[in-house]
Order: sequence, then C-alpha cells, then structure tokens
Amino acid sequence: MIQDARVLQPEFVPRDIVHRTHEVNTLTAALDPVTDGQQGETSLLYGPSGSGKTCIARYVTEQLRETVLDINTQYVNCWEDYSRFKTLYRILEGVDRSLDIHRQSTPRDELLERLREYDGPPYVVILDEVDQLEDKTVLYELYRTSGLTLVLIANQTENLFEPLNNRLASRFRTATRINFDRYGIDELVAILEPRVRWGLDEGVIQTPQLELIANAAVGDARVGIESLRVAARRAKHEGLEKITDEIIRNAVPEAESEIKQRNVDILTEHQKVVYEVITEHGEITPSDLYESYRERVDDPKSNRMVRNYLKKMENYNLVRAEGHNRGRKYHSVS
DNA sequence: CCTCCACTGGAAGATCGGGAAG
DNA sequence: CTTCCCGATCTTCCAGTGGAGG
Repeated sequence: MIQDARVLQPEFVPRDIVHRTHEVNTLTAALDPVTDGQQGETSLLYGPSGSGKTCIARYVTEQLRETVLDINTQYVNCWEDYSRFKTLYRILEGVDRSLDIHRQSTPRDELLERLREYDGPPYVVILDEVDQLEDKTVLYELYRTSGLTLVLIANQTENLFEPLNNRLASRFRTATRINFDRYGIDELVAILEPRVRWGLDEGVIQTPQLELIANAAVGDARVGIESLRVAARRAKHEGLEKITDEIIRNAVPEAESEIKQRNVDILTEHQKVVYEVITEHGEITPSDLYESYRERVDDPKSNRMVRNYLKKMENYNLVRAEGHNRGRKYHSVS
C-alpha cells in the first residue's frame, strides 16, 4: 500500500513545481540579487492556508542553494517561535552563531548584535506565519540588518504592519507582494498525483478518487495531502488492495480533525479546560465561560489570562469569537 | 434615542524557573 | 551558597468601545 511515507508528509517539498509558476518566478526575481552576493528584495507571500506559500518559499530557496554555492538559508515558523528571542535565536542558529547562547542570561540585545556582526554570504530567511509574531518590531530590526533577505509569509496582510509606526510600515509595504489563491480541483489533483506515484503502490488509487479528495478539501492542499495519507493508512489497516470511495469519504473529516487535534495537544492543562467548556456548550458568553472554568480547576488563572488563552485558541482555529463588546460569544469550531 | 456596563486588549509590573557569575 | 539577569507567564489596572436594554 504505502511505499514512501515521507512523500505523504505535508512538509515534503517536491522536486518539480508544476503550478504557481508565476509565483515562483516573482519570488525568484525578488531573490535574484542574492546570486551576485547582494541583498535580495524583501518579499511578502500571502493567501489562505494550504495554498502553497510555504512550499513555494522552500522550493525557491532550495533552488537558490543548488545554483548559488555561497548562500545561507533558514526557515523560521513564527507560530512556534513567536517571541522576539526565539525568532532571533532560530535565525542565528541558521548561521551557527547560537552555539554559546544556551544560557538564558545573555544581555538583552546580544542576539541582534551578533546577527548584525554577521558578514558571511547572503542569508535568506523565511519567516512563516509572520502574523503570529507577538512583537512585530523584530521585523523592523531584521529589515535593517544588512545582508539579510526576508521572505515573509502570512495568511492576510490586512493589519500585519499596523503595530509598526507609519514610517517603518511603509517600508514593508514596498515589499514584493505575491498573492496566492486557493487551488482549483484540477490543480489539487495534480499536486496529489506525484505523491501517489512516489508514495503509494501502483494502482491503489485512481484519478476520480483524487478528485473526490480535492473536492472535499476545497482548495486546501494541506487538507488534501493529509486526507490522502489518512486514506492510505486506513486501507492498509483494513488489509485492502485499493483505496475505496468509502474510505475517502471518511478520510477527509478525519484528516481535518487530526489537524485540529494536533493543536489541542499542545495546549496547557488550563487552556484545555477552557477549550472543553466551550466545546461542551457550543456557544457561551465570556462571563459564563470564566465562571465554568473557575469551578473546574484548583487555583484558577485570572480573567485576563483566560482572555489571552482565548486569543491564542482563536489563532489556532480551535474556537471562534463572534460579536463585539457585550455581544461577544465564543463558539466551538465544527 | 441615550446610557450603561460587559467585554476587550494594551501597559506595567510581579513572579517564576533556570542558568551564570561572584 | 547567594545574587543577578534573562525570557516566559501571569496579575493588576484601566481606557476605550459598542451592543443591550431601557
């Protein structure tokens, strides 16, 4: 059934990109100065999740690494490294300058200074989920660091630079903007096909079934690939020769709930309680929510802290907030 | 229409845990 | 050992806001 499970991982970057050629070319052009040892243009990739932003960014930098010998690249997921310190640390890691910063008591600006001292070859840094950075000023600090070329990735660009003051924000608005749309059915099928070819035994799944997946994934490649993986795993588990339509119909919702479950797993105990209260009620007002939370835990956190938890869970797409001020209600996500 | 107040989210400072320096 | 500094987490305080309910 399964030949190479790596190909079915969402992080897998294919050798050839058959779509998004315009996006690839635009990003390649923005990074072109790097091939002459210069600093590239800052670029900003934006669009809905599963539309190929991360994949394209990694693909283009991979290509650069193959054609240009003298270059450093690093991928930073700001969702995981959401603080200024963690982001800077990860970037230093990419040029092996973080070795002796295992200690936490380094002077406040040591990390940024080290980065500015860097005088090696061009350094391309991908900042994924950049809208999740809680201290956006680090963007400006990085922008002003010579030798660094930034590739920013975000879901939407609406309020991204709002926390920066106007003068700084306007600099970022001149970045090369690359818009990603949702994949169409045919495109999604074409993305799944090579993964089927390399990842699965021959003949276990046919094109019409890939269309089923593509339809259900509504343009989200991550959901599509995850669904394919779940379907193959299920078929293998049931000892089937082929992936049936029945399996696919169940695989897509299961893939979606697995993606969600991964986010639930990383919540703290208190956050999980808040999450449980919301899912049990389906819809609840802030005061009722905090009241229930208080009853369920020993040593409850403050109301303000629970609001931070809620914000975080909203970002993780685990809960939905509706209404403003007194009309606010928290919903579970179906 | 107006008023009120539940709710949000920024700011500042306290606390905690951990690692380094004295 | 103590002291100091760090990031991370959390609390306290509060200004601003706009929907509920007269």
